[in-house]
Amino acid sequence: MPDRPRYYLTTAIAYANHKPGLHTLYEVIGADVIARWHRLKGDDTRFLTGTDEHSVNIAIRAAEEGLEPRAFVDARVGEFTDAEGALGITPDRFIRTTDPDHVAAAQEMVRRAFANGDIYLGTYEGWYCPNEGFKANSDLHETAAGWQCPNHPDVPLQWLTERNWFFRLSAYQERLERWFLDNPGAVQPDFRRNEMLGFIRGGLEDFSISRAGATWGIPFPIGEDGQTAQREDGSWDPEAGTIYVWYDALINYITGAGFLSDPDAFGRWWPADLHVIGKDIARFHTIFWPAMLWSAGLEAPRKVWIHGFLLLRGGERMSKSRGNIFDPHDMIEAFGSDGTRYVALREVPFDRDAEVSWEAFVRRYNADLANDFGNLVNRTVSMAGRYLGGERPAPRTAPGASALGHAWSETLPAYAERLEGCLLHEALAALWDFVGAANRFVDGEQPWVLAKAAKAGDAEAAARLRDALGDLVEACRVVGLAAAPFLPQTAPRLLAQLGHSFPYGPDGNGGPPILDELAWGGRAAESGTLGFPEPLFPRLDVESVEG
RNA sequence: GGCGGAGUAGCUCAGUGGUAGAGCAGGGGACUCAUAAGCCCUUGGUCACAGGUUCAAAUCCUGUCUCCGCUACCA
Repeated sequence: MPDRPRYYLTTAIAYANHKPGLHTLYEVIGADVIARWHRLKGDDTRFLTGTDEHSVNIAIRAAEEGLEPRAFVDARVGEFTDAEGALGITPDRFIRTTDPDHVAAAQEMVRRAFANGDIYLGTYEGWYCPNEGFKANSDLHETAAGWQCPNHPDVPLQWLTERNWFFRLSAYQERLERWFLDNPGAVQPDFRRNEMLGFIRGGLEDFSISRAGATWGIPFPIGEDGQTAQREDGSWDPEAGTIYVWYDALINYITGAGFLSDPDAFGRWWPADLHVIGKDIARFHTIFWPAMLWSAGLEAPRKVWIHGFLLLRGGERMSKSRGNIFDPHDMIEAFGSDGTRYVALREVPFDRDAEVSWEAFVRRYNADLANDFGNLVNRTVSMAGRYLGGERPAPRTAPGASALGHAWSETLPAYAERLEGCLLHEALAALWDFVGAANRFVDGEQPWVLAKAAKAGDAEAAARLRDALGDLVEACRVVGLAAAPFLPQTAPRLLAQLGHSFPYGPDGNGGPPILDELAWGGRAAESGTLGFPEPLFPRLDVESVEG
């Protein structure tokens, strides 16, 4: 079997403390589109999503609900996988930081850093909220009475010191800066890259990677004496503490590639081609993570893409704690799974923040999906069926013969380039420019006029009618197929209406290279029977749709 | 405070020296294949403000105002 290009991409793992909102799933939808695109291209693709389940905060939340941490996160994980399923997300593995192979991987990474001399015992100092643990100054309020925890203003903060293991991040400052300079595409978009570069140049401090008191976490594998913290019965010495969540969470990306558990797989999948993450965790992924990998003798990821946030009107940040989230289930009910995927990725540029609103989503759905694209397919299938019978008309494929074919030859490369460059909103814009061209083509050709003339015996009109409708059917085919990563449920239904098959599996695997399929006239030689024109995206009445 | 970015039509944005643009929203029209969709036309802007350079500035320079991002251990 010839080697296919491989493509390994991940999302950030979701913090399993609340049920997921659209602002969390947004990133997963975008990454799923990229994963599907690579599968459709024929790349050997591995896509990882999952949940981050350790930390003191999780244990506190669980206690608030009267649950053991494990039972608490199990429930959260179920909500997350349900939401992913409802949105057509297709991870090749849904990883949990409580998975046994991940626990082993994180502990091995600590051992490797220790063996490399990058971990040492030190003292961590900071404000400590008895209810939440150590807090950064930026998370606290300074009042006349001193510093306060915003969540527990009545509980006095304590200045505590804790004996912790530290990771020697400072040792990697020069190598990190060189990595940024030598690989300008590794951290993107550019303005995020510049921010991270500035942070590096400002000087890097070592950071603590263990938590002494915490019990809900991965046991720290090394004791203060430098020996293993594992006891003869296999249990871990609680005195060694647990691994700080970031030295746990990031490692999921290599666990999911087979680190430790499957060295052959790991050799094939690592380094990852793409980590898709939010701007709030850019530093961990572009600075801490490469250094952690290098310390263990592994390669840094090839690319980290940093997206923005969904904001409410006025720029207010959406967050679980404020409760001002879009519930994905409400959106799926209104727009369907594909409609939700589309409006989220079209309304929010994948490289920056955007304000979103229910009204804007409805407008976008109606304008792009119902009116422009859905109606194009509907009028095309309807006319072709009525004027030409059930046989699918063939497009004009001779060079220069079809204006739409020519337009497509410019649309496709632009679409692919933007998609592979993570500019998903611009990829859709390119595709929809072509949809507009197809709608204008209909009005220019006026097939209904040609049909009357043909019926009256005008052979020239009959030929022109057949050609125009052939081009239009082909335009619908290539757009529907190209949009399949965004609209995975719609694509097969659309192609069926056109009398074409959709030669890919539910996750996009197993078919011919999509770039071959997307050539204008790529299936022109095949005959087919048109299906019934059924609206793909029913228009929504703005008044009747509740947010 | 430091570094970086932004301020252009009601909204979202493109436009880095040569007569202000797109999409959406609003208004009008012709058509009728279609999901009252599509198509055509159109209203709408002292390009944040003030200076400066230039034959010419949204664009280059200086200053001011406003907003935003980053400025390390919640994740």
